[in-house]
Amino acid sequence: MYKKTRQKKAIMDVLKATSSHPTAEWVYDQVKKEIPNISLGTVYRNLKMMNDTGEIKERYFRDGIGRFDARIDNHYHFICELCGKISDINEPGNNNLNSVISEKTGLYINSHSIEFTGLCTECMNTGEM
Amino acid sequence: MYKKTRQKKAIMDVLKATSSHPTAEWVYDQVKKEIPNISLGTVYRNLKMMNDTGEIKERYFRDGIGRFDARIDNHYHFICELCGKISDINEPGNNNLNSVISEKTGLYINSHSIEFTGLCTECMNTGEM
DNA sequence: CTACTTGCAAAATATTTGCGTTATT
DNA sequence: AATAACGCAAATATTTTGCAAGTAG
Repeated sequence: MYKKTRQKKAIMDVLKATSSHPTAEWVYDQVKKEIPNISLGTVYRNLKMMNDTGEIKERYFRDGIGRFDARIDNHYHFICELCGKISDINEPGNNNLNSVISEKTGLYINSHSIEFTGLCTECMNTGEM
Repeated sequence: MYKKTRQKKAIMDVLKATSSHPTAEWVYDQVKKEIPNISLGTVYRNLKMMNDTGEIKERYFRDGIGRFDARIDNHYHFICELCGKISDINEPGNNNLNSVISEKTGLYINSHSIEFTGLCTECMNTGEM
């Protein structure tokens, strides 16, 4: 049986309060504001544990650093190629795609994820072109 | 100006001969068969360089390890959740998706990539369920 | 009390880099 | 001959883990 701890709760709270897909290091910095003596190892340990239980989801984007997401429902992502910001796309996924590709390839497919790339609104307005 | 070397050619040849999306370590092991004293640093340096020039493409999948692909055209991927094998999906991409999501979100989108997850043919036939 | 979790520090992985030497142009 | 690239080893960066002490159930 696994136990509820102040550390785990604080980590979950930080994660739930953001949609920025943060790294373990970032979560660590935030949680330190509430529990100054928490260790980075504890943050990693809890994030991994929560990922294993399915409470959160670890994802890797183009920099290869583990990023953690409190949103565990299937959803698509957008990555700005200028500033690197990762955002959620709040549009329903196309489940039909699984069967279409499954039929064409013969593979058994049960999910898919999509990463869109381009320029976010801020970078589009800032950078003149 | 940058130079052609035996090492770079050997690395490219290894990469072109596979569609397994190998890690730097795997490429290193293969290239060693031809150039036994090549160093891992050289392999990393060349892979990074070739990625920067666009000759190859580095991608990250669910394990967060850099994987290299000689196929640089846009294509979708499939990952078997049992054996972890990564394969290319040889079906044309849906470019329409970019405009659809762009319109709905207001983001400037110029590409997307899709990762399908499920069971590959081998794992489906092997594992009884 | 029991045993899961913590903090700390060391270890393990993956990748990058400085430097003196080698090889391509 | 000039200089990009190499091999080697050390340095970084990210993540995992062993262990003694702390804390939740």
